[in-house]
Amino acid sequence: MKYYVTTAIDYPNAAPHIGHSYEKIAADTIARYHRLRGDDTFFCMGVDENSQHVPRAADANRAGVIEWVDRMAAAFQGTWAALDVRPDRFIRTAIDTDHARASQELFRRAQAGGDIYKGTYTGYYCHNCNTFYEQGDLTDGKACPNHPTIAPEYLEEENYFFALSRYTDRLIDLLDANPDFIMPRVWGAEIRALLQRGLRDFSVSRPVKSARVVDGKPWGIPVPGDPEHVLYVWFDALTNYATAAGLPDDANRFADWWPADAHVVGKDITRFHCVYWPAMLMAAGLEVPRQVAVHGFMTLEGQRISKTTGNIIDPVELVDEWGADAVRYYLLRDVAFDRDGDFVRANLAQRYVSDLANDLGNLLNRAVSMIGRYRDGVVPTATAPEAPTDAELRTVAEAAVAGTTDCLEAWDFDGALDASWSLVRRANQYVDENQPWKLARDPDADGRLSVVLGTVAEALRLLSTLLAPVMPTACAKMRDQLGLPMAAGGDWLDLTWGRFPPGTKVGAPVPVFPRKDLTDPAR
RNA sequence: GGGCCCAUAGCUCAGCGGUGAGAGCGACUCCCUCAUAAGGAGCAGGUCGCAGGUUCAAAUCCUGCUGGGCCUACCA
Repeated sequence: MKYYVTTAIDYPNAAPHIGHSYEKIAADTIARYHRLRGDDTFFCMGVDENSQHVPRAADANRAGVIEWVDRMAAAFQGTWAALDVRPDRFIRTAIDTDHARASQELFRRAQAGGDIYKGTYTGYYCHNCNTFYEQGDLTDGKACPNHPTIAPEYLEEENYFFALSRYTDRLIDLLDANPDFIMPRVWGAEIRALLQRGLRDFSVSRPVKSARVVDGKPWGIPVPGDPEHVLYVWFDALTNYATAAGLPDDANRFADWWPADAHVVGKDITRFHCVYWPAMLMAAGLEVPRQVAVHGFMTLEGQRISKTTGNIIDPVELVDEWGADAVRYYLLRDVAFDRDGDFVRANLAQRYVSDLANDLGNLLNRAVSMIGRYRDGVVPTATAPEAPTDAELRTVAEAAVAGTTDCLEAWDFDGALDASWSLVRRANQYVDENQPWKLARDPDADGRLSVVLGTVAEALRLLSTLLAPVMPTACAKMRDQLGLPMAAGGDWLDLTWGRFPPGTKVGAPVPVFPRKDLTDPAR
């Protein structure tokens, strides 16, 4: 099986903040999950550089346009790397020449199919906002919504249009035939309502004369066969998903990887991914993506994240303080995918201490310590019959595997982690119930001690795979201490109880999530 | 204006017609000592937003109200 997943590409107007991070972490987690399942997995991210806003951002920062996009691309990629988000391809829409070819190819195909035509775009342009508005957007029909004293200029532009209106029925059919096309389903209802109101064509180019000139060329991707126009957002941005799959240069690769299995996007761009993009692909005679996964937005300490109010957090700073695994865990555990969530630093600290250090980290630590102390570091293989308490832990483990899997398939990350944690908690209870430290003092309990320690180790083995999509580095450390190789492709399909390799030797017990002294004045 | 979602223990949420309303976290009490001053057990008596209605029976269905959020198309 192949699995191709993408995130939205971000505007490189400013460095990324935690608001951008949730989506990337979620997509990366899904990509890692599919790799563990043994799927041939491809994960694409990128930046959306072609917008005319980007040269303006460069100006505002007194940078050359190319210098600016280079710097921003490095900042984005650096942030994702710090969060252990590892795309296979990072598209830069203004720099990558294969992307320009893909965008033009998609346009040509749609044009050849008769769905591109020249028309006149009319709108009201506010020179202060550098933005077009429609009449209905204007205050009292004449003033700019952001500048009440300014009347935007009425403009007409000759643009290319895409005949979206022809696709209404086919899009409704698409939703009917694929109830999971839009996840979660509440968004499917929104889109359906939109479709039933009927669709309007949209413009897909802008005149070259209004484009910023960079290095002697207009900023943007030229419209094929018409140097007077550059492509406008839809064909120069959404197309990145097809570029990464090989369009148009590598037909074999494209045949293998297209369509995308999932586009992960924020709720603000649902419409573009669930309506515009599938219609564009239909027009070009290409398959539509299998699924669009829509996540909510994040607030920061109860407030909207906004550059202007300054309440932004640099994810790299968080990673420096807590580690990528903890940040990933916190976001996916505390922010439900399908709703808006609130990032609260105190809650991150709480999750770190309670869930990661005390529950999971300490479980590993006490298990590895006891195996080292009582069994010379060799993980015992159970030979004695299974006692009721052993069977109960096994049952919980099997339920945790099933629950974690089901939830990940449904983009329910907090549910997945909750399911895994049911095993963490049960394993800690199991240790207390069986008191291996007492068994170790009882010469007659030697066999029983082996069973208990082997059972705990087995629970940890499963956890080190179950949690690996969310916390790759921590799980690698867990497995190292357990004497196991790093989780590898296909391991997810092998999450069967009782397969701890015989004779495995554990490593030294080192806290994976070191406790932090939160009252340390040095902090 | 039209459409949609949410409001359950201090906090985050599950339950979505039927035994006495649940989980995790926090607080408190107790137990243990293998472990990262970690772990386990007990304990919370919450008008299930408000007001009506349907039903043998409602947090769970219907109506209205209040509060919060979202969609209603070319900034992405």
